[in-house]
Amino acid sequence: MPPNAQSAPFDFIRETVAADVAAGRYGGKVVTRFPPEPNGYLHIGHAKALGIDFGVAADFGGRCHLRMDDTNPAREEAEYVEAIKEDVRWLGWDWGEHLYFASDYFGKMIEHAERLIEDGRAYVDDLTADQIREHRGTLTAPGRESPWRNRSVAENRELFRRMRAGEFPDGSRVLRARIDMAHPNLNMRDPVMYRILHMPHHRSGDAWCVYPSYDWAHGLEDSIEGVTHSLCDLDFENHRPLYDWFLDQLGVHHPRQIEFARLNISYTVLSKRRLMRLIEEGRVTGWDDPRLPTLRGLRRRGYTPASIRRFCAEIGITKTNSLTDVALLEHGLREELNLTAPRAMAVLDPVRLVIENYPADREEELDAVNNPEDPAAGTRKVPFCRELYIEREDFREDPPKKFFRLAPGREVRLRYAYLVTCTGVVKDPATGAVRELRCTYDPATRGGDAPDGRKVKSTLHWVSARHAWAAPVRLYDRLFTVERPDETATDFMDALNPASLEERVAQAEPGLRGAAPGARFQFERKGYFVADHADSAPGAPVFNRIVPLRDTWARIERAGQAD
RNA sequence: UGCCCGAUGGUGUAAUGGUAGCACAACUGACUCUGGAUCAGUUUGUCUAGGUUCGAAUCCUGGUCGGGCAGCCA
Repeated sequence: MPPNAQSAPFDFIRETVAADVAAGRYGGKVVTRFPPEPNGYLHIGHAKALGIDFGVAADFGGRCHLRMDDTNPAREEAEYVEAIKEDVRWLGWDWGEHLYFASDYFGKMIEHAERLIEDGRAYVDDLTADQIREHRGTLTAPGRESPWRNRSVAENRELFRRMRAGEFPDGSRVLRARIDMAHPNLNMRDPVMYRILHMPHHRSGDAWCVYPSYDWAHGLEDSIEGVTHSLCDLDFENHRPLYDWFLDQLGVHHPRQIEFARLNISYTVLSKRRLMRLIEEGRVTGWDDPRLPTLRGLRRRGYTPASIRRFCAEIGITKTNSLTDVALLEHGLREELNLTAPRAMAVLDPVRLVIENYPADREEELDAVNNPEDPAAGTRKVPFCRELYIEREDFREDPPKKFFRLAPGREVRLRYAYLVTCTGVVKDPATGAVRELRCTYDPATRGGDAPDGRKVKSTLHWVSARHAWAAPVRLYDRLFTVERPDETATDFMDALNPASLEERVAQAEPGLRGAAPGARFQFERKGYFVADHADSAPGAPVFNRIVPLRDTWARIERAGQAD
């Protein structure tokens, strides 16, 4: 059952599937598949497809297969197979027993191809790749038939046998379907079914030297597995007539192909080619760089599987090319983490604050709430002493109008601690930079409340200088500075955000030292962070900023309303 | 000058001949020991011209605009 069956309307795919089920087509069964080519890592665009493939199957009580579409040994590697399985599992999808490989069907595909040859619907062509292209015609002009198009069945049968036997070099001949060289859809102009490739395959080894092309293979893969609904992206819309033609010729089980628009997200790129370039040119550290929209990147960044699945459900399914605002992804993540992430205090850009009337040798522990959204999360103790760190940006010597934070003579609250009043600023005589802030505290305000009921306009986070530890943090920002890097006039690499990664050493509260890899926190007033699972060591976590908190002050300042 | 597909606020979508709704974003205000969260509210939309109809985002026709297609990639 759809989780939101009452409120949410069916998308056009579910409507079609529902109609097929109601009509008893395919015996009322629903079988889908997710068919990645194992030649790269999955990204959030695949997460959308995964959500559709597995989601539709689940909604109709059917099943979804995970199928490696490994028909091209030149591009694929076993390494990716495991990575893909891991990423799909991480997202929370379960293919059960149904893990398949297109390469396992090579034998059956050959048998089907031989039938087409016998029926006069396929022929061996001796033309070169260039000649085939030339014969194909253009978008507006019909193609020309190959001189080899009318070979006898016997000759085709024999030539194809010899192709498979390895008697011909790569590229010397292909097997083509015999359809219509004048067809208005170029995909129907005698498409290539098999090419010769003397190359070992990651699974079938040296068993084959001819490999099937996508159009020939894909429908058969679906058919063999009993898939009922073959869901794919818009790129394959023009291929559907061919998908249907092959299956009709063979008279085998014939799934229905339905296309939907692929995902695009602002401020990033999702094409395998472009992701590859970012990695190869060293602009990011690898497939799991936290700035990348790869599933591995998002995982390392700290995104939760639930937030990604939620996002994929929220964006809907249509045939319209669109660009989804990355803010929607971030919003879902914040919504989840606000409820679940324990709070902690860490100062990202520390400046020393000395409380002049607090005894130098005194220390105390104050109670801090772990998660105001979740009482069950309890409280913790945070140490306090005469010398603290606060954020440099939380002090202004000459505060603009709407700046509520610390300034000379102004009183603010230190979260869960005391009200303090700024009494002085110590500056570097040479540069004028603020070196240290001097304050006094009101002992009667322990815990943060004033007995006389007086209010302060601001509450700051802080850490005890004596107890804090130096925590490496990475502040990630969007990888590109423009919404559509793909459409950069010159090269998308020119739109890279030079500040997509800022590494800092924060001063963090002691408890954070024990953060387990993968543990997520809200650093109060700053954002959500995760202990990096690759670079953290026991007792020495490294934090990645997942997403900053909504920052109203920054917006006011940016709008120039501060003065 | 071929074939296929698409067009609803800034963005993503819903409405399946009957009040154009939701989410994000933006903006107001309230509240707040996170300028977070929460709460209340505001702004912004059916590409166009005809037609059918009591009634059209929806159906029909023409146009406009946008996307895709000429791998022995998938």
